Amino acid sequence: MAKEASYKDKKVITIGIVRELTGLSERQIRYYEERKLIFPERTSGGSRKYSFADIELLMDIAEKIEDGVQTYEIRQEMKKKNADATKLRNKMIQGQLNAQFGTRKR
Amino acid sequence: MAKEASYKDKKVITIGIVRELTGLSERQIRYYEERKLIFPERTSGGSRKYSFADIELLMDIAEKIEDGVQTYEIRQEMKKKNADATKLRNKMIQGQLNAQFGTRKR
DNA sequence: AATTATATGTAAGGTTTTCTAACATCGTTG
DNA sequence: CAACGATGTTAGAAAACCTTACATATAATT
Repeated sequence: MAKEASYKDKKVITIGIVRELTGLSERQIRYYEERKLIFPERTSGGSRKYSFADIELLMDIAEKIEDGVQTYEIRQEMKKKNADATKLRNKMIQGQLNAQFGTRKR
Repeated sequence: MAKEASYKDKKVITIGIVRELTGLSERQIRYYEERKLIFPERTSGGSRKYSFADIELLMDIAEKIEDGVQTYEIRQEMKKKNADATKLRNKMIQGQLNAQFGTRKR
């Protein structure tokens, strides 16, 4: 169910490094979080921690923003993509179950 | 010649996170640097930045230290391993050149 | 057109994180 | 025992990060 936590997904990068890597301002990075596009973890002291995957996502977001897409729309796209992925995953699991037990959809 | 900079080798992790991930104290992490076992990069302000590869290396180091190996010996092992890898790499390059141009060792 | 929302900058003040240097301790090795 | 090795601790300073608030310039909505 949960994907294996690889280097790519481990949240270990602080916001200053993310700024350097993406070229975005800290203001922008925090704002995209406020708009629910990105979800850093926190240290015990409250500092944000990002993954490489987050950084890639941020760069995608920045590109869309430059193209005039609003954060709200980006959020909708992301929701849809997530929903689709979930649906596909469930379909695949269902397929596995069918193969194993020969259950039938009704 | 230079290996492709993957997630694993990018120096993006600050010392506090390294402490959490390795269980080592910051004192230990800095000391191993002083003993030339590890080579973090620095931010413009002077903070250390480590890679996932560094973290793995630190854990190997810690294990050896626990086994009673001294930092000096670990350093020698590392040097040797590096030298061997370089030698092998050169040998492979030489082989490529021979295959291409039919040069002969003399 | 006026109002509201979006996206970003900037400033202030506070907290967390990191830095270096120094001194202390304790075990090992010569 | 003296020197070295490994680590802890402390202190003070600097860097990095936090939230909140206010400002501004477009863009969307009414």
